[in-house]
Amino acid sequence: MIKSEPAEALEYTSPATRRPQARARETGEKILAAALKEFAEHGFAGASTRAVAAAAGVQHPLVNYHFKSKEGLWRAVLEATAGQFMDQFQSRLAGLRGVDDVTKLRLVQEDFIRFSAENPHFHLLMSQAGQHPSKQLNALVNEFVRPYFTTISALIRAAQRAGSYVEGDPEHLQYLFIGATTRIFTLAAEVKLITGASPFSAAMLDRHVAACLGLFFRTSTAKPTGANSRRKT
Amino acid sequence: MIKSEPAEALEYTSPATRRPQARARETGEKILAAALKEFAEHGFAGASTRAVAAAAGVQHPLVNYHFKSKEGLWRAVLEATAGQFMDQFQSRLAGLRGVDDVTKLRLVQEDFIRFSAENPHFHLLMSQAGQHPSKQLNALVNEFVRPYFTTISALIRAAQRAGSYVEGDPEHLQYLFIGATTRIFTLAAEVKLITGASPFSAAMLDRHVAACLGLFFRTSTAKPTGANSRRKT
DNA sequence: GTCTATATTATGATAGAC
DNA sequence: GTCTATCATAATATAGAC
Repeated sequence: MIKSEPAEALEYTSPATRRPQARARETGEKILAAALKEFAEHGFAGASTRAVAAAAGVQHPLVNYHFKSKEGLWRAVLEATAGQFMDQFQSRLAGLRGVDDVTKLRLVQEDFIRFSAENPHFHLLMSQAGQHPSKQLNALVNEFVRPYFTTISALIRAAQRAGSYVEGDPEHLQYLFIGATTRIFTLAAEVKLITGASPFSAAMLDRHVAACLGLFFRTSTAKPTGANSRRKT
Repeated sequence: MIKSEPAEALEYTSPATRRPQARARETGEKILAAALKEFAEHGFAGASTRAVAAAAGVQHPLVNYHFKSKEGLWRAVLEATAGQFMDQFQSRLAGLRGVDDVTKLRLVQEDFIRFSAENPHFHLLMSQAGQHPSKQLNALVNEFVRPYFTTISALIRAAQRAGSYVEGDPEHLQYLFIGATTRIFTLAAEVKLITGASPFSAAMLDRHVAACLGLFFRTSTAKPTGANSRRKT
């Protein structure tokens, strides 16, 4: 994250104008990272731009200078978070080119769970955004959620034809999946009290992945429709 | 809700002191109902006591008079919401005395889903409370969550012995169940955009109940351990 | 781009009349 | 118990020097 010695120093094209730009980009990123944390922990209303600035180690007017307003900061955080998820999703998909759909779906769903565990902010932010209608929600849905859902729905349909996935409307099933997989992370404090263990521990996470995938993937009842009902294990 | 003509008028024991008490209780309830809505929609920090008072149709100092502080109001809302759920749960359980455990579990879980649909505030509040450690969370867990989880866990274990329920740790499975069943309600705005249909419509709700129960209940693979592997259908 | 200083508003909470 | 009036604080946002 810290890039204090940029290569521009060698180039010698007016470091007086070049270096500050890098510094500015850096403070923008520091603010964004701090905002991600603050928004996820305290919600949009509960987070103050002053607290964000303090956490980022900068003066508070800088957040409005870089992001126009608190709302602008919120939008930037949402875009960055959703974008980060979509980036890893797309590159993962690209890497799985040629793999059969059932396996692809299984791996992508597992990635989703592990991403959720590593980025607990992710679903807290998405939850806040998805509760009530808003302009930002429309943008978020059109830019990220709908493309993601479309891709996964196609995979689910393929897996259903192969008899390897629970029956039902794919989009509906995705909400069941998302809910089932993320609840222990968004209720982390309660989970800790009830079960005594952190939902983020490695052991718990492996069990969680197995349990979630086990709920939705069925070991091929070999439906009469599909041609290749390949089964794992 | 509106009880403007109480029977005390006949009794004639100083209506000057009796009637005001009823009115006070009524405003307390109006404030509580408004607070439930405001807290669920905007979160603890996002809801203002002034907005609560305005929604309740009373002056703002009255909320602090009746609930001591904003925190006190929050606690009262949590207690009322969790208490309402537990009341219907306990009375339902009492009504099912003598019914076999698998059926009992199935009915109680269905009730949970329908309660969640009818009280969308419920999980939004619980989500907020369960995110971070706090004194209120401890109280909530000890008073409501733990008793509920203990009862359900026992039923799940019985259903598992009968081969009618997915394998796994009962408490862990409950979080999967809660997440799977409630996500479409807490993400109502996003669901509406993605699927085009409200998750609260009667048709959607019935499909949802069937899908959720179908995920967790298995049609008795007749495990060798248990004695009576009774199967439904 | 970054700082100090400040305008403006909203909020939680209370005092005091009725 | 309910109202009006007000205090104290914290927050968003901006102006202006450097």
